[in-house]
Amino acid sequence: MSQTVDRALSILPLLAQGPADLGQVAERLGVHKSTALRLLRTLHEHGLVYRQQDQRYRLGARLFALAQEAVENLDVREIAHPHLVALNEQIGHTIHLAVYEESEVLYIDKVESRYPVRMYSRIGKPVAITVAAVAKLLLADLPEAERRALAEKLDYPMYTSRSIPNPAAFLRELAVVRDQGWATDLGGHEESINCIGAPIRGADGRVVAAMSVSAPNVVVTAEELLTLLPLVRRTADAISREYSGAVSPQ
Amino acid sequence: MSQTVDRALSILPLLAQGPADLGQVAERLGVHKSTALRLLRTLHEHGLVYRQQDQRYRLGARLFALAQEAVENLDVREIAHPHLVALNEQIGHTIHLAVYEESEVLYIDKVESRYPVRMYSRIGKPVAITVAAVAKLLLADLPEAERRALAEKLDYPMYTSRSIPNPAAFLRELAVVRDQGWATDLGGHEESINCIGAPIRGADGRVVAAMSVSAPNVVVTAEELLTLLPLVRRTADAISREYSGAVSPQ
DNA sequence: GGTTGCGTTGCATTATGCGCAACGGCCATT
DNA sequence: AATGGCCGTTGCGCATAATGCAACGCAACC
Repeated sequence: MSQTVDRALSILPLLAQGPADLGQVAERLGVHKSTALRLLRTLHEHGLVYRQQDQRYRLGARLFALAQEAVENLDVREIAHPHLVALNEQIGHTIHLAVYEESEVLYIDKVESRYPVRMYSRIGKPVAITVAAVAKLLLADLPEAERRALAEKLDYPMYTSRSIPNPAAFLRELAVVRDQGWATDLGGHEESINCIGAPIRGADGRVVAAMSVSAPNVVVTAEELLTLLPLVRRTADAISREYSGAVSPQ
Repeated sequence: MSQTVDRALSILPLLAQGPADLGQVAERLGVHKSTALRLLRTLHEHGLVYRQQDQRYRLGARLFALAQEAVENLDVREIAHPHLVALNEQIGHTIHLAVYEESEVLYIDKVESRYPVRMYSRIGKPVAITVAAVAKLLLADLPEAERRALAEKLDYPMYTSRSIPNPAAFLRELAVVRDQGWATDLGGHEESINCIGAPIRGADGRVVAAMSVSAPNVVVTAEELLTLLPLVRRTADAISREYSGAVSPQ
């Protein structure tokens, strides 16, 4: 809508691929060098872009600050965190919390066995949206039309032989997940890792986030992991209640 | 330099403090609502801003993607990582890697005891720049003028009784660090945690990054930790050599 | 020492972003 | 159910502010 801003913001993904000099930026934007210079300077003033010694530009530190503060302010995350830690102390496995946003699934919290650190290591990376338990839970709740459209446009990489191969199979899986109210990923992303997940719902019943428990085959079998399902669902429900309560008290 | 872009980018830190509606954004920017709307729409198209159900805006997921890709592309990090992991396997303690950028110190990698995860948990958060070993190493290498200016404008929070209290003490500490070529933080940030760190240098001898080893008192005393110093410095030097080599081969 | 390639600056043109005012939908209030 | 207020949205004319050009300065390289 705003040409100037649009051009400026287009520089960011461009630099995400690696540092570039003024000429390259101008060329890839399709504008004059002086224009690119002005945009880069503005981005620089805001710390989104950094100029290294060789004069080339790359993404700046403020970007991390923003991403950090953004994740800190997600209220689901804040409410869920103590529950996730508590669950982790009981069962010890890795626990993820994820949300859906504009065709992407995003991890926003993680609790590691006996070590309660918030780790954003996967944030931003393309999540295995076609196989991850949390992704299934989040997508299963989308409106019919949006779900179909998204399923069609996704890629279906075969991480393992058990990965979901195509839109039809994916939509079928989503239907199952939607009906049963929980989801699994049994070796669909990495052969030896299984996950079980449950949805977190807002006051209106819509799925606002999803949590999952992951464990390698060598520690617990898929069957053993499934015995934890009631516990996981109870935790998810507890978070849902608290989250709903916060939005419209009582 | 570019008014439109400047205004648009000013929205990001504003939203970092929490979601806001159109009116609030317009007011805090000092522009008409229609102007704010156009800027927000442009930010939205680029995924930097997300519109939640209650119509309020908050920071968007693409921000994480950018931050993630940015950190992936830091070549020091890439080169250092295997060295850090190797060192971790020897000594087991937590290892940090940090860089300096425009008055900020930024963790860009971390290796946790026996668990080699990249954790960006602290990224963006105000690092304890006046006490952290890595910060001392990075600031000690700044040009005299910049170092003094920075020291003056910093805050000196007293995390513990051993925290560095003021610019004069800080500059003295930096001089020591600069001369000896390594740094410590003995309970200056958290009473029970000690760190030792060493600088990583580019081909021109300038400090491009710093690494540190952290361990709680209860595991090893400060004296025992210091016995690891030669090992840490050797690792840092190995990274320096490889990094220099990559920039100007041989 | 000339030449090429890069970033930078000043300037005239006009496209482009601006604020205004009016519209429309939603919720709350009576 | 009707009404008033609030907030997001739209279209438009005006003037600002962003654009591209051309010339400059500075290195590095031949």
